[in-house]
Amino acid sequence: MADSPNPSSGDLPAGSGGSPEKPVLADRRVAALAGAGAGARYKAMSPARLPISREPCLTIPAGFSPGALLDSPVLLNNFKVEPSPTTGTLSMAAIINKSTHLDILPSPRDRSAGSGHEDEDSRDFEFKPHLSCQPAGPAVNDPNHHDTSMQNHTSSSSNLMTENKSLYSQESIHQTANISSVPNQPVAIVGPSDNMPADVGTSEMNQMNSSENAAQETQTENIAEKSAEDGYNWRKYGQKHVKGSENPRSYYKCTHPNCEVKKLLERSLDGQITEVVYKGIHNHPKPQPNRRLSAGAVPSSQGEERYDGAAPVEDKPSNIYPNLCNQVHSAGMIEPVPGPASDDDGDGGGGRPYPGDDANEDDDLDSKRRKMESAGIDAALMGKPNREPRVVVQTVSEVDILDDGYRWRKYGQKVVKGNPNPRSVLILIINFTLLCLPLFCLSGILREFESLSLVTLFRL
DNA sequence: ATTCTTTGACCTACC
DNA sequence: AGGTAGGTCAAAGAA
Ligand SMILES: [Zn+2]
Repeated sequence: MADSPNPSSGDLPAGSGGSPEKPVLADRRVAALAGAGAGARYKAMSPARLPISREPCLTIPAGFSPGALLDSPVLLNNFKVEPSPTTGTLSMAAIINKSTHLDILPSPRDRSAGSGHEDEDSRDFEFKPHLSCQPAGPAVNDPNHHDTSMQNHTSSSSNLMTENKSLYSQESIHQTANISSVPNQPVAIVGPSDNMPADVGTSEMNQMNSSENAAQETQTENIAEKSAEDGYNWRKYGQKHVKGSENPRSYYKCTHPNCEVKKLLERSLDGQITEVVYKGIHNHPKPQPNRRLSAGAVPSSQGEERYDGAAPVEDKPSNIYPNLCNQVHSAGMIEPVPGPASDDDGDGGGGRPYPGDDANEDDDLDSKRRKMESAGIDAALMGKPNREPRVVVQTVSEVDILDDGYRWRKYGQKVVKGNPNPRSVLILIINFTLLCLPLFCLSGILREFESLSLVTLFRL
């Protein structure tokens, strides 16, 4: 309303600006219709197969490179967190929840997702902690720090991320965006934004936190450029002025044949990347360096991209992102769709290599985003003069990964002796559908989830 | 010729 | 219902 000063593209009534540049445009409308309307199509199909919220987004603040996350062995995904104590432990969890309610739907994925409310949206999540890029820093996350005791909560949600409580516990449920940290820092995401199966090591995340800006400082503008280069090839398919921001947003799509991953890039007038949002997960490995053509970045640089000093992490399947330096925001989840990701290779390493592929992924990103904005997140972030670039990666949530057709809710967390993982954090998840059952029954249905190792145990 | 970018119009969701 | 915003399409142009 009334604002949008200059739409870089799009919607303005043709009459006004009078830029007859492209007179032709006969009705695309027609074409679109004929084609089944592309635009809408994307969203239209996604919804819902799973009751679970799809759209997890991780927002990684500038400086943070997605690549690290991508490669990391651990699962970080789900950010949809509900305000639960357990999760709450994780400070982050709280952050976002604009929509924190997990819908409790008893529904095995088979079921059509007909129930309307399921879509709700995503619980967006944001980490505000400043993540540092250093790979091996003193992990802040001490198992001990976290509450390891079992906590019961009725409304806790399940997010692995939760462990990162180390992040800022202060963050309250409201996502007050805080981009603290380094001003003007160009995005550091150099890494592959390959949103892999979503696993991000919590440990890494924590580390990042701890080290904080250390790495950030070293980053230079080049980084910004690199952030755009994440190892994948992208095709720009649109650009638009976004309301709360001066910066135009560019839309990119992964050029890989069956890959539906999209990337939104916002750059400030001076060329710095202010925000990067990845939607979806690549269902293919990163293209060879020499073949890559980066998208947000300058075409000329083809193939040169090196993922920044971030260390040699890159192509390892185990690492999800090269480094995390700034903030990370996560938002709902994407679809689990195990499907046949039929795609080529797919070797990603462990279990679910490259999800996605079905194009279901994003559907409600919009709404989510809007909500976020309305919530003031973006506004806050953007409003700041020195806003750090953020990177958002929508990944598959843990739920998705563990998707067994049921929805699970975390209701407790504790340290287990003997647990191979240093962190020893167990997340117990119980199927919603079982809630109605007598306790004695429930006890048998616990699902234990070791967040670090992604090991899941079913006690049936 | 091929590939990528630009950009106004279109579409859908949301308010 | 109408308006707005965000996302997408696809013709046209550029490289
Ligand atoms: Zn891809």
